[in-house]
Amino acid sequence: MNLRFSIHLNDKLALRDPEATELGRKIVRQGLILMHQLGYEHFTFKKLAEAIETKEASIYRYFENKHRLLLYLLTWHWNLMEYAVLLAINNTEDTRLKIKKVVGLLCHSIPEGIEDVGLDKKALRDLATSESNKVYLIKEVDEINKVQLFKPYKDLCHRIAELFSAYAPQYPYPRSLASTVLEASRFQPYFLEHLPSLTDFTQNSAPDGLLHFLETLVFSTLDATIKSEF
Amino acid sequence: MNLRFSIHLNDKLALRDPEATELGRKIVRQGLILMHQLGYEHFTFKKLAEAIETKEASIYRYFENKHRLLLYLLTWHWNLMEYAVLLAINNTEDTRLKIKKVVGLLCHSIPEGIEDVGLDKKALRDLATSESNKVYLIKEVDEINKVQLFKPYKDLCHRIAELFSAYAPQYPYPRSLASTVLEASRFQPYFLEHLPSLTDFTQNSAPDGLLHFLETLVFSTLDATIKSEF
DNA sequence: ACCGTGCGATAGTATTACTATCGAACACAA
DNA sequence: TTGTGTTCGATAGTAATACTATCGCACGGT
Repeated sequence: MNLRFSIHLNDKLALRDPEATELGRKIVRQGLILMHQLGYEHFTFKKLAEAIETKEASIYRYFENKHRLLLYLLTWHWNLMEYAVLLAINNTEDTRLKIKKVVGLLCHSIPEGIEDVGLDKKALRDLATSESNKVYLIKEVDEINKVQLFKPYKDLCHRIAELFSAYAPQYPYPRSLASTVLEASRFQPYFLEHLPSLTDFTQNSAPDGLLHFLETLVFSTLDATIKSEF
Repeated sequence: MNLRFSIHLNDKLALRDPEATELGRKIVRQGLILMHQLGYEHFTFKKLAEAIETKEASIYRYFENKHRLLLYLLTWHWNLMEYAVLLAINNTEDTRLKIKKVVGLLCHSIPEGIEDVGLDKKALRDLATSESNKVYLIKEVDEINKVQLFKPYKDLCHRIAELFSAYAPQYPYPRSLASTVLEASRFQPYFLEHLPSLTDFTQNSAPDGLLHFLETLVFSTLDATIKSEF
């Protein structure tokens, strides 16, 4: 990933580049807000069109359907996260500290000043929390994967897995641990808000509780591997 | 949970008891097969009606909508899992062994002869793998939770969390660990099949690889707590 | 003055997700 | 046997969703 990651979006994401026009930018920015407000299921292009005072058909010129818009928004989120991860670990020597910083990024909101893409970062994170599974838990997953549309998510996962491998080279499941931690960092806050008995946190203790939970999980697992020599 | 758990389904799940009539049983049994085949999004009551040679309106007499049918099916799955968990730990003394057995249950398919409910257990598990998030990752989550419809899932999670607490009383996040392991036991096989680079398994190594991954995760975390006295 | 692009405007279609009503068939009870 | 209730088939209809297609104007650049 390079510094201007914004220009390397997969061209299958959108029918035309939404960042190139005023309407395109409105679709993406307001689409994020509205999809988060209504939830993916209740979100429609018609409602978005009314919100930004345009027509449904105009939105379809940019995105094939709402699933692609969601994927577009999540791609931004994953790219931003990977960028934040790279920034955090580039000026750090100690691998253990790198991992700590990355887990911190997963638990807290994206630090300000990372790169202003004009998207509401909190909304982006919230959207990822509640809707991101819906981009791949569908029958079309293999087709979409074939044209590389999940690459940003995988890249993020691989970056984290690399750190785990660097810290504990003998550990045999770095990628599974990375994807598990990534998923847990979204699920646990969602559970806390809606199904709190599935967690041990309280509204006050989170996100520090979550941070501690994930750090303990990761380091216990990796350290055990180091000690036992597997 | 008692032995005849089948009779204690929440009455808000269905408009009338589908086990009481021939049509109701067909809706549930064929609904499971068809929803798994088509995926939740492409599944409709109209298609199910054609498959079982009845009318759409007749299905609506049993379930408000397809979301409730999914919830009904998953409730069976969770109840079955909890029952299997209870069976597995009741004739075991050692807490560590209990946990091992339960993790085994999460990774492998439900043992035969547990109780024939007439539902295809493999299909039920596959449905849970790919669709179960969709029952709670929606705007209506709080309403549904209010009428206790997620209780079976929570109960299962709590059973597992209790074991963790029994094994490592000082560990502060037994429920979060349980929900994380529960989710991971579904996500990892799904990733293996569709987005394999998010895992470290191969089609051959799974599900033993998954079992080892989760066991290591759980015991490393709990054992670390015991040693460090937190 | 010409040309392409973006977009508004309108229209139309198939499918989805329901809701309502009616009447035949049957089951059981008086 | 007659009444009563329940199930289910059959039909109809509605509002919303998820698109697709076409036309023509306004604009910015060449």
